[in-house]
Amino acid sequence: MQELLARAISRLTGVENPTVTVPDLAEHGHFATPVALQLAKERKANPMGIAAELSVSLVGDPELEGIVLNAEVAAPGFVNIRLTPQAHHRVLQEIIDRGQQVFQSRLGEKAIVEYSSVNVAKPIHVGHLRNTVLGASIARLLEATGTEVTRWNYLGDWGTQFGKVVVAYQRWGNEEQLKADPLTELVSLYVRFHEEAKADASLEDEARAMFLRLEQGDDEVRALWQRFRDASVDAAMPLYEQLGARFDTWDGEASLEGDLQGIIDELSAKGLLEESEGARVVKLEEEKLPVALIQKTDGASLYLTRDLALLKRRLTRYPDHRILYVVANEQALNFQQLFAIAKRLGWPVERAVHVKYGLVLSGDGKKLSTREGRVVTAQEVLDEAASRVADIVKERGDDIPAESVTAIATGAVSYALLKDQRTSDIPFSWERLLDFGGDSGPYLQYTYARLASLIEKSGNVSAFTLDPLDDPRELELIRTLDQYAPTVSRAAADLQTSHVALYLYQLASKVNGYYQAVPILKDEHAARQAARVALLKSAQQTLASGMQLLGISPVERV
RNA sequence: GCCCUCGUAGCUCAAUGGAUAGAGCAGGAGCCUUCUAAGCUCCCUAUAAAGGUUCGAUUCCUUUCGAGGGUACCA
Repeated sequence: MQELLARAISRLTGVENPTVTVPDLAEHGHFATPVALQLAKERKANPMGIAAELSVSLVGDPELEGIVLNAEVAAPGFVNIRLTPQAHHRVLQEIIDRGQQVFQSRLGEKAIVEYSSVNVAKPIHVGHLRNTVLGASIARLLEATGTEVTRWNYLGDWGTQFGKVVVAYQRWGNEEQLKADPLTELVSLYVRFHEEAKADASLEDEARAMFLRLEQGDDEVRALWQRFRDASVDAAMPLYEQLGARFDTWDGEASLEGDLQGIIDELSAKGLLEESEGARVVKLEEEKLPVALIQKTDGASLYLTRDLALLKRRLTRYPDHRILYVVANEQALNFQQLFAIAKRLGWPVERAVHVKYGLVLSGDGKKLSTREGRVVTAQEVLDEAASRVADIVKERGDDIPAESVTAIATGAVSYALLKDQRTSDIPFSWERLLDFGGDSGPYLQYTYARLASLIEKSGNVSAFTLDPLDDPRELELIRTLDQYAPTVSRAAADLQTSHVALYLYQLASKVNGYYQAVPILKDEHAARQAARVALLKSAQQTLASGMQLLGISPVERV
């Protein structure tokens, strides 16, 4: 409807993409446009006059016959538009017939979405949980709007950290433990390394030397690397399954080993590489960025070196893809440097974008640290959520399948991580993640299940007409359903899951308000009852569709 | 110092440059012999500061203050 009005206003005023808003106040109509205010200046005319003109032509427009009920002018120059019930019925009928049609605005586009990117031999903590949930959802949003997506888990399976784990393993490793519970053992080795390194600084040098051995192809170290990597990936799989995250590629940092010399050579050939303090760097003074370290004094590579190689590989092998890096805000500088160097090398780097998001901080507002040994793991969060959901179900004396408990719990955590604007830091709190009331995942599940139950009880109504729908709440609900497609499009364009979350909450809230106030199955008019059920069926499907975009599996009963 | 985020109600967050800044939690008052009370209805409280651009600024620009992160051999 909004789109239709925008086109008409554009045709009538000559403004290209006229602003059409959904006003907060009911007395401001169903839709409003401030175009008259915008036009007043360039036409040097009174905005009220322009608004009056527009309102007359909207009401009299033959193409809007039967659609626009009225168009009122409001100071200082708004035009407030109300649509007829028939226009609403038409929109709902369309949604019923064809389902929610999200604009394929990005049809034919392709994108790589790099997300999750867990580190081998490190715990998957709540920060990774945010990344994974966010990346998976962004990938779905893009697909929903027509983009072909390649999901890429860029494993952190290389670097000095690996040297640390190997050193720790050789000194204090427990073979039994490693076999029984590989990840836990690897993580405790990593933590122990940092504890011991506080007293003995030479351990850090030893770790760097160990990584260099790995990079130079030492067989023994290589075998350990493979073993640790496999164990870490295996350990992550159940989590990915639970979150509905999947990947087309698992190529990690190690896979770039063979490309690194080429990058060094290319930088050299372009005269960008300089010696500094025994290391090799690229100076980025023009870009006003700090010096970028490309190769360490001992010749080993760095994260940035490998990122350059990765970018080059992607630009070459995926010549028509956008490249989205779903990576935390703390790495902003790294990406600025990466893109700056790539630009200097003449690579088509405008296809790449750092989709940054805020950190999950510890309860006291500081960064979570694996090194300090105390982080909350992703699985702990999900397990705790499941146990809390199970408690609530039990308290109510209910009994629902275990899969439903898991779905509600996982959905609660996902929603909590996706409803905020992604750039904000979020302090970790159980309260936030295990929020089961109000603006939450379980609220959506509850609403969905309520509708499912109601629709099931209504039996199958085959023939119906939407004409009886005339309650303002019903018409408002229809307009909300109509907003689904543009909301998803906007979310995909902005790479913001929060738009979808906010929409779903509002939809659910309106559904619940309607449900409470208006009898459905108890409606004495059979025809109106059928129309109401049809409306709610549509709401249920829309809810389900949006929930799935956020990685929440709707359950029929809560 | 410089760079990246951010600063809105007691707390956690919303608001494609639009009208009277919305929610949730917490607090207070109601609603289950009626379609799922994880629900519904009502009440209470806010844009860090100062300039600028604009018909209109929470949003854009500048400065100040405050928080978190980053700032060459971690990722």
